[in-house]
Amino acid sequence: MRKKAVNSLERLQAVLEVFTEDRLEWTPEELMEELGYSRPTLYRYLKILKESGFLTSMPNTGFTLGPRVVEMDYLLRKSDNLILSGTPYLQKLAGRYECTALLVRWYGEKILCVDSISSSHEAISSYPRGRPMPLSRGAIGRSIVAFLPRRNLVPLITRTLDEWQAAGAGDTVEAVLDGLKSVRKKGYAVAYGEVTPGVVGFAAPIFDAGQSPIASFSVTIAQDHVGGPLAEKIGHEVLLAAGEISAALASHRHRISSR
Amino acid sequence: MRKKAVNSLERLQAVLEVFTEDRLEWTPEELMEELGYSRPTLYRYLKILKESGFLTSMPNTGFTLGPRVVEMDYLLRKSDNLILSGTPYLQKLAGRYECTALLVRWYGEKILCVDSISSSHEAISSYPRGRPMPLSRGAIGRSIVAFLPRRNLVPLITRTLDEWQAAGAGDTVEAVLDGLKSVRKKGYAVAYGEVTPGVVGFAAPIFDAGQSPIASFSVTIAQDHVGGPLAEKIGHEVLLAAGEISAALASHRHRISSR
DNA sequence: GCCGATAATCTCATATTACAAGAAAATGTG
DNA sequence: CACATTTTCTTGTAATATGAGATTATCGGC
Repeated sequence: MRKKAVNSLERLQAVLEVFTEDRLEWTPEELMEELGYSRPTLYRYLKILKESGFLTSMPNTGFTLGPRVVEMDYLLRKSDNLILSGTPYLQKLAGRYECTALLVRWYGEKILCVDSISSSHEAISSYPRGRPMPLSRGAIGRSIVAFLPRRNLVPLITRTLDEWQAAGAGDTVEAVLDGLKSVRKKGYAVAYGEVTPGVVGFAAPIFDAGQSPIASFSVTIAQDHVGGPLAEKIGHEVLLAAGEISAALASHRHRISSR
Repeated sequence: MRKKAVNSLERLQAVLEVFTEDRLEWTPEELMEELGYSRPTLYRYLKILKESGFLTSMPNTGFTLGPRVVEMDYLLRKSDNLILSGTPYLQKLAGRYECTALLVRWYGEKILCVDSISSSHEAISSYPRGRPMPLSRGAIGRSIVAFLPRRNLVPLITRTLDEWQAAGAGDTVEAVLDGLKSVRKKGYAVAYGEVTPGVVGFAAPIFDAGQSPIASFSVTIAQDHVGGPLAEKIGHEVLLAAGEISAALASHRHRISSR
């Protein structure tokens, strides 16, 4: 049984939060056990969530996430300025190289791909849209973390040190911070075969109006496609694209605040 | 200001429900006005929704839907048996004809595309994934409605009669019901240029274990591609696919109930 | 089509917690 | 650095969410 939620909004979220990749389907009985709600309470929640489409169930079946999620995802794709501003650059890079280009958001202590375009054949990405990944894995996370202000960065690394150690980014907080210096210097991060063997990742940070990193623009490409000076060229293009997306986000901000 | 929600779960939904295609971005001030909550209450809600990722905001920007939506959509695609069972048939039909094949769920009084595959070039569908459509538009809605038991069907048509009238499906409830007879007879619905001019839609119902229609399998194809007997052939294939998907759903039910 | 079993909902008294108003803090701006 | 705006924190009060048990609906078997 999990941490008790203190208000009903958190209780609602608690219900939705048990639907994870490890457990996509739940029966009422199982939910009662897991969440610790009484029978009438749980059914009240399920009824509301089902009526609003967040959950569905079929006869003799457990509950799963429902169509409201699909609808909200459609609305998000139409409203998220990161996606709206970034998609043209995904197309551009995917058109120029045989690669997968991604837009990845910083989200809690994780990162999350919110859009990607692939021009590669064997493009069964290990990082599909919507699947959270740890910050410490690969170029994408580093490209964001490296540009956090020190007062946020140090606590974050300290909190998640074991993760960074496991990823081979250094054994102490200082060592991890040291490894991020070169990223800050170049403006983008590179990773050779860190997430997927034989695949190189390039990633540059996208900033919000207040200059804090909120996302990353990334290109992943087969290692044998990027011999010699091409690596630097791609890195530079990724950096440029990320910069232009940041600028686009800032300009949207002005459209809003001046209305 | 909208109808007052009676409990806090409904109030949560009320906040999310104002994010529609017509209005994808809201400021706190606007939300207070629209929802009628006091300032502290609204901010409490926004804080919770933001922390959990349902909403995002950037400095000097209104709120929009957030990354949690993307994550949940990923989980849904992995858990929805309709999608899991139906996707192979989408691929099959899209491979055989130059068309768009869709899986559409019945959802409230609307229908909602939850998956589609297109093999057509000019495939800028007017019916993308996640965008709700009225039940009365086109073959898809009819293919579902036609197979509802009469005790559910009549109230539904009565409730939404104006919609059916606007769609030209008949002026009275009886006339609409009459129009659905042929669908029931053939097992699938056909629409010539109803949603998009020059495009024919074929749609057959998908049933849950209790034999009530819950979704539709559909193929849309350019009108000049389906001369002569081909129309009937496609209709039959759509019907067949829908039947097999229904069977797949039923078999999943048994896997669950016997564990 | 009826019956037994399981699943979902209802009633009601109690206590928790959500609420608004005003004040305080934090944040961003010139 | 000080001002203006936005966001969060207090507090007493009123509302409503909760659980136990009873009741009703639904499903599967015969």
